[in-house]
Order: sequence, then C-alpha cells, then structure tokens
Amino acid sequence: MPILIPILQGLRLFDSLPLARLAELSQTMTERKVDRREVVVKRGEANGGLGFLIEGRLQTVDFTLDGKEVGIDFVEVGDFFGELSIIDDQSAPEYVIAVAPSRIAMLDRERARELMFSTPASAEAVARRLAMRMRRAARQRSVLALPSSFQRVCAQLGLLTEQRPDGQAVIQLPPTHQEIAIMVNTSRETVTRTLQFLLGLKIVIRVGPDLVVAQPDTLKQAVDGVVGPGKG
Amino acid sequence: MPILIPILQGLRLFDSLPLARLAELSQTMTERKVDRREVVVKRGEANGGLGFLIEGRLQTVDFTLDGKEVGIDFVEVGDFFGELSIIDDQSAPEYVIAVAPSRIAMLDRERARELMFSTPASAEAVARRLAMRMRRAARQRSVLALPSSFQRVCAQLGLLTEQRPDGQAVIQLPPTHQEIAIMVNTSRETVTRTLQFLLGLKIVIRVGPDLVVAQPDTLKQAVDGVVGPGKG
DNA sequence: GCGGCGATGTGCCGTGCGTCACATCGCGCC
DNA sequence: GGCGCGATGTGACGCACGGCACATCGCCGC
Repeated sequence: MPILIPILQGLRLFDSLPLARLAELSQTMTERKVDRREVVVKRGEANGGLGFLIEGRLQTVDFTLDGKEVGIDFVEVGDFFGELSIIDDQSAPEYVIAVAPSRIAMLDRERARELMFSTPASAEAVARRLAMRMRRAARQRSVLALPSSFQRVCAQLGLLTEQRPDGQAVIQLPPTHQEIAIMVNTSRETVTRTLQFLLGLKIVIRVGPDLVVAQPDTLKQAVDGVVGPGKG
Repeated sequence: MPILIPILQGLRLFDSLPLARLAELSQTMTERKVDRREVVVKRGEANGGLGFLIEGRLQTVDFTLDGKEVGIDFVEVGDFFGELSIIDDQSAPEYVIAVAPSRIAMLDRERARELMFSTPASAEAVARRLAMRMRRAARQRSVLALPSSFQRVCAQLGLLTEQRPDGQAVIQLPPTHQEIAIMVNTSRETVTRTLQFLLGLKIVIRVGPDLVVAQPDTLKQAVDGVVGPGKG
C-alpha cells in the first residue's frame, strides 16, 4: 500500500527531496498501524528497514543486564527511527514500542541507505539527527547520574516539560509513574511519593490530565538537592 | 605547524582520501600536546574544530545538574572528537579531558565540515562513528540502570575488559577507583569494597598494573545479582 | 633517606529508598 | 449498573550504601 505524498512531505528527512523522487518512494513504502504497547522494532533484529512516525508516539526502551526495563527516549511525529542498524549493519540496539496508538511507514533497507547517503544534504540531515539523539542521551545521562531518587524524578520532570506559547511550563499527557520510574532508575512508589511532595508544595499542579510546573525555580532547586523531603 | 602525512593516514576518517588532499590538509592542521588532566574541549564552547587523537587517551566527561562529575566515554588513538558541535552548530555538550599525556591534531571548523560531508564515503564514515558512539552510550546506560552499586561496578568492569589474543580477558591500565565510581554513579569506597570482594574470590586477579578477569562467567553472575556480598 | 600527595583499604553510623502489602481510584466494557 | 484491571496512594520494615574518619601504601622529587 503506497503512502500519500503529503504525508511524506511532513517527514523531515524528505525535506530536500524533489517531488518526482517522493512519488517514487511513496510506491515502495508501506504503512502500518500499531496499538499501545505493541513492539515496532525488536532489539537484536537485523535487516530492519527505516521507520517513520506519521502519527502517535513511540518510545525506545532497553533492558538492563539483569532484565529490568529502561526507558531511553521518545520518537515524535515526523521523526525516523531504526537508522542505527542501517548505518552500521549491526542489529538493532534497543526496542521501539508504541506508547500511544500510532501509524508508521517503513522503507526497506537498501532504499533507505541510498536515501540517507546519496546526497550531501540528506547525509547531513541524518548526521544532525544522530547528533540530536546524542545530546538527548547526554541529558538523560546527567539525570541518571544524580545521587538521590528524589532528585532524578524532579530532573526527569524537568526534561519532560514543554514551554507553552503563553509561557506556562507544562507536561502534557504525563507518562505513568511506572514509566517515569523506569526512565530514572527508581521504584514506582518513589515516583508517587515525589509527586505527592511536589503537589503538596504546589510546585507542580494537576490541570485535568496535564501537569503544570507552577514553580520552575523551586523544581530546579529540588534537582540540586536544596529543596526536598526533610529539608523544609 | 603541519602534521606529518603518515600520521594522518593512521586516522580512520582519512581512509578514503587521496594523497593530494591529505597533503593539503596536513598544511592547515596543528598539533598539540596535552598533559594528563588537561582540558581539551570545554563544555559550552562553540566554534571548536574537529580533533583527532594521535597518541594517548582522552575521556569525555560531564557534570550532573548538581555539579558532580560523570564519566561518559573514552576516545582512543585514531578516533576523532568534537564532531557534534560541527554537525549541528551548537555548543559542545561535554568536556573532553586527557586521562594520559596525549598528542592531538586540530582541524578548523569549516574545513572539517567540508571534509565530513563533501563525499558520500566520508559522510558515511561520520555517521558510522556517531552510530558507534550511540551504541556505546546505550551500553553505558544499561549499566547505569542496574539497581545496586555492586552490580554497576561489576558491569562497568565488564565493559572495560578487552579480549587479548591469547584469550585472556584483561583490563589494561584500569582507571582509578574514583574514576570508576564517577562512571557508575557510586562512591569511591563502594568501588574499593567491590574490588576487594572480587579479588578475594579470585574472580579478578591483579597482574602487575593490570587486572585479569579470571572468571568471566562469575563476573556476569555478579552483574545479574546472583553472586554478591551476603549471597555466598 | 625524607616529605608530600594521590590512590587504596576499612570500620562505623545514619538513612534513603527498595520492597511488600494493601487500600483506593478511575475508566472502559459488557 | 457491576465487574475487572491498571494506575495511584500510603504505611511499615530492613538493609545497602553514601559519607566521614582515619590508616596505609606506593610513587616521585630532592
């Protein structure tokens, strides 16, 4: 099933591509719908293609050496994923699962490789995307390295925050406590307790399904360990 | 001061380059010697060039949000570094410091950018290198996500191990306890105690300045939490 | 030799937080 | 409505480990 060209135009990697080429590619790509929790890419899989997220939200996850799940990063609409194993011909380093019902498009390995490296512009786009992932990974690591669970949860909340146009710092559709716990290497209960603490001091506030960070500065102090349970 | 061409030929990024181009580049590059502990790239620096490690060993480090140091990865001879800020024109995401006296060569930003993206082959080499870094980062993260300090230290030792041709698993010139502690987010004392435990059971053995992993399987069990202090 | 410094080893104490256990809530489905 | 299931909240317990303090060791310069 070919993919509609307007959809392809929404994908960043195709930005610099002439329409004719797009039309050509659209014939070879296939669309797939996935449910929440469904696995899109298995770790260890080789020969996977390049994936594009058209709608929904994906998460990359891994497992620790002792089998516990670790959340790594998110894939947002317009992003591609699965590029690593195409670049270095090794197996996929992590799982990609859907955290919301999603639509994805797949491009086979050979064509993807050609697309990525045939022109300097696209090669640069790929490199830029990898660079962005590296920076996100670095940020995530500096969270993971914080000494106390309480601080890590606060820091992760900081990372999840988006600035709304009206200046409000909001966490839209926050992950479940369990998901946050997995990302910052702590227990679900500790996340609950930390959130209770932050809600109690009105540092963050519940607004419908979203969380609003009412006191971003205080949250930063909590990350630094200045503010916390048993510290006033 | 130009760099000798044979030295440049030892650098992976230049593999596919014609000799004439190499000669040209050698004129514009400068060499620098750095001492142990010296800072090569500062985080936040923009406009840095592309660095190449000719001799010695570098480490990328960062600081947590609350100021503690975090070890991230190593740069080995023949690798390049500082590529992120050239790719995406943002400031350097982390520090690069020398962990051994080193010699490095610098190529200025514009020429580096041209070198990286002018040909598909070099663009691919850059992408491959970024991919390798991503995979290393992923491994490091799966260590950081282990629940207990003891397990993390053991896992880190696993990562530091190299297979020697004679089949022995060796950690050559092991980092100091403090450096290991920084990498796995624990305290120096815990690293000491863990090593004492492993040495006591002869799971690892000291051989001169190096560490030999005598029982790789047992070390793996320690990572899984099967073997450990208070578990026989 | 000696002095200085960084790396290592070890005891002890206090506590943060992982874990278990259970209550409650909210939502979708029949 | 009522049932079931996943998400959330909360108390209690115990121990791993971070932090401090101090001893020791090895190396380098002189």
